Amino acid sequence: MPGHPSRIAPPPEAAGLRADARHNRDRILDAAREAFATRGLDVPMAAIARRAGVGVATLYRRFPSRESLVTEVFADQLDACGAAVEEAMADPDPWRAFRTAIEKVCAMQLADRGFTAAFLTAFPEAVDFERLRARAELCFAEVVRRAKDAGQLRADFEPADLVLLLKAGNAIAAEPGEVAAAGSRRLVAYLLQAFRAEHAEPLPPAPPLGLGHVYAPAAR
Amino acid sequence: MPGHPSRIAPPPEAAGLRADARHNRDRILDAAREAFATRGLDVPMAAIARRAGVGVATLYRRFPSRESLVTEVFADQLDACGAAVEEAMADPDPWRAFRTAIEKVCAMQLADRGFTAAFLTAFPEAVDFERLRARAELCFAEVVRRAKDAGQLRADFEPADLVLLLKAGNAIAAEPGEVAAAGSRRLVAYLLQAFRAEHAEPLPPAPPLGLGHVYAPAAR
DNA sequence: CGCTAAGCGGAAGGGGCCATCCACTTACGC
DNA sequence: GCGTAAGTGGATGGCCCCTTCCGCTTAGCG
Repeated sequence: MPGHPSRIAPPPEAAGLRADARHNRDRILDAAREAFATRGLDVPMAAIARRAGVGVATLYRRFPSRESLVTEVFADQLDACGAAVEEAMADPDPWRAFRTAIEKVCAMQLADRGFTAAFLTAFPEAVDFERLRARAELCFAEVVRRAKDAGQLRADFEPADLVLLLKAGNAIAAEPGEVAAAGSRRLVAYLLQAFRAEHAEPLPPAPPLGLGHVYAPAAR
Repeated sequence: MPGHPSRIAPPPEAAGLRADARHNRDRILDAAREAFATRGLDVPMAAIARRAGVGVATLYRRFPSRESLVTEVFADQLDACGAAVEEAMADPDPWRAFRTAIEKVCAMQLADRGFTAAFLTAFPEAVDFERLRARAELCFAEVVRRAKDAGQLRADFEPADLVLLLKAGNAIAAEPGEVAAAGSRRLVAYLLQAFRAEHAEPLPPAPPLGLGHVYAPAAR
């Protein structure tokens, strides 16, 4: 598992742009980031453009589809997410590594309403996305293996359960105000207890979900 | 706790209608029920009308607002939900009563995509709704009390946790196909284990949510 | 400094849904 | 039967969003 090479060059597609265009591109990205975080993934494109102080056309020229915008916006965050999981892996205590990995990711989803949606949504053409997600998935699988080997994580835990947790957490995180934070933390606390090996009682089978296989209805 | 008096007369507002009008009203209700179940609470009104084989105007005349339609459609289901909880209460084993109450409600939400949304959404003017929900809430509180007294449900369980579970479960139930069923069951199984008294480790505080206080952004 | 291609923004076309209005039809009391 | 009020459906206008097009502006090279 390498350090954090993840994102090679910042934005390879912003290279040949004229100076003013590149500037606008950045403003759009900032505006989109903020809009997605507070209002979710389906804010009107026009709202993003207005917030960025550009015309709609500029937005569309730079990012022909909403997905391409989402992809670019969340590349960083996805990267940070992977980094968080890798960082958690450094913890010598396998259970604590597992726990903090989950808690960090959930904290991120709490801070940014669009994040999990983006994370969980399959963007067929977003190659980079896939790669980053695959990396996060690999790291997480490693954390899981260690926690299981140490006898602290129940043996019947499956990666799909993480997706379950993320999707559930996302729903709670979408709640207004206070509820989101308190609810998310509490849900995670409950589930972490349920994941502990000591308490393991038989479970129904896991759904056919993988971080990689996830298909969530793509943000229209 | 009374038997099941709940809904007194079937539809008091369908009384003075002409025969054909009443017939159409029923068709609308059927169509809406099916539409809400499969496509969620925000299907176009026109789709419901078409499915019912009536014009939009008829739909709007009978149910001036979307909410009034939702209210009428889910009154039965909400009633069935209350009945399920009451039935679960009859179980002499407090924990099994608690467990089956939750499982039944979750099964209902799995079967009908609009159900939980309706259940969790505050319809300010839907008095009857409130009354039914209050009844369910009372029964559930009783089940919780018994399970806690028996030392099987953790003492720090709060009613808000049920809402949490419902909202989380709802998100999973909205998944396409196979995932919904398997995921919902598994999530519920995990949470039920976390709710058991034996495993209780400290929890973060519960969010300010009550079945009664719930405010979910009303179906626009 | 001037030319040109790159970049720009607003307007406009298109689609979906909501909610209302109105000219026609029909149940049903007498 | 028949008159009438209740009932009906489709057409309509309003709103919001997406996406494209087009005439104007401007960066930046030579």
